[in-house]
Amino acid sequence: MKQGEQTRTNIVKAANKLFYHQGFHKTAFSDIVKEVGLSKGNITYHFKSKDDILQAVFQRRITKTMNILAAWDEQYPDAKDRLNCFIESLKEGKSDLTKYGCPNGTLASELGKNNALTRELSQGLFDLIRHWLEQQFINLGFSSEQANDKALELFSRGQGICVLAQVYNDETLFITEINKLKQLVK
Amino acid sequence: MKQGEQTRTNIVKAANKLFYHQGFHKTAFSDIVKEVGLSKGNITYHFKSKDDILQAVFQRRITKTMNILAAWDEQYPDAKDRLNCFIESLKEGKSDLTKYGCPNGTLASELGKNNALTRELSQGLFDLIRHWLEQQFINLGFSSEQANDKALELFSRGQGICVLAQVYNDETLFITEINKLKQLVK
DNA sequence: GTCTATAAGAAGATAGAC
DNA sequence: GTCTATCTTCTTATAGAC
Repeated sequence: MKQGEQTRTNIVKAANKLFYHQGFHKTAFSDIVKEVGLSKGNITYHFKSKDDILQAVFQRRITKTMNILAAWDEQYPDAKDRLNCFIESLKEGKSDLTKYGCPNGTLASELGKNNALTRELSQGLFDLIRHWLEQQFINLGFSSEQANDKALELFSRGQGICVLAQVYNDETLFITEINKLKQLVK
Repeated sequence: MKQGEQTRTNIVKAANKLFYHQGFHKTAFSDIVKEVGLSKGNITYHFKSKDDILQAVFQRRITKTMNILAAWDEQYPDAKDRLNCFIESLKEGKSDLTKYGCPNGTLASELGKNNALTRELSQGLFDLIRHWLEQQFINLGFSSEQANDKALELFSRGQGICVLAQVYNDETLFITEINKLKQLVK
């Protein structure tokens, strides 16, 4: 990776972390500067505005998500295994999901309130997971409509659990509720 | 109501609306000034800081929630009717819940990330509903443990549906998923 | 209680040297 | 590509008149 490219990546990684841990509006440009350890001018060279950084953060999350889902597709031939893998991955992330909520869900909640553009960015990210889940249920023999329904339920319940677990800062609650989701895969 | 008391209430109402529609950090003091239609100095007379207003907003939401739950308790002798009333109230709020998400859930997501104080404020608010739901399931004959479990599931699924419906700005999705919650009450 | 005016700092964005 | 320095606007908080 070229130097400029590496710097760009470092900025996006730092911003991604801060947007997750603090939220978008609470994160100042100067916070990103501090986190990434470069000058403000340098960051401005790579991204002309905070909104530009946000766009790049979304793009990064989309790419990362696509890679994870593709890896699962490759690793597990069986749709049931894939869905269980999805659920297990939530359990593995319990610490951060309980501390900060879901990275995508909390960002969507904050930004989607009155901004059509950022809402669409969130939709793109959510669609990746939503339609991947749907596809797995189709593979399990469900109709398109049923699969859509199941995917929505699994997805939304995961989101709700993250909200509750974050409010109560309670990993036990998180695990208990996530375990219930396995029944949807049976 | 005395004049000062009325002004205080108006400020809290305006802030409550803005925190819901825009989020806390995106809402500036000047936004509240504009919304309430009074001078900045007047608002500062009643609340010395934005955090003070936030505290009052939480207090208002707690009081309002307690009043609603108490009214349902009085209106419906049967626990099943109360729970269905809870679910119906979500459906009636579909427009705002889809546009802006759950008022309490989105505020908790935004503020609970790294602030123990505001997390506790959210917990107090969530506890009201959580324990009210729990009590209804106890009234239906469930054990304390089962009732807690059912209440958590109903509550968290409601939260998750709000997140998804907001992201997709989709009232149909919202209603479809909320209707599923009725099965938990049967 | 309500107002105007202003201070002090932080925010995001820009200019130009190296 | 990276830096320092600056600018403008916004944000919060305060002071003091009425």
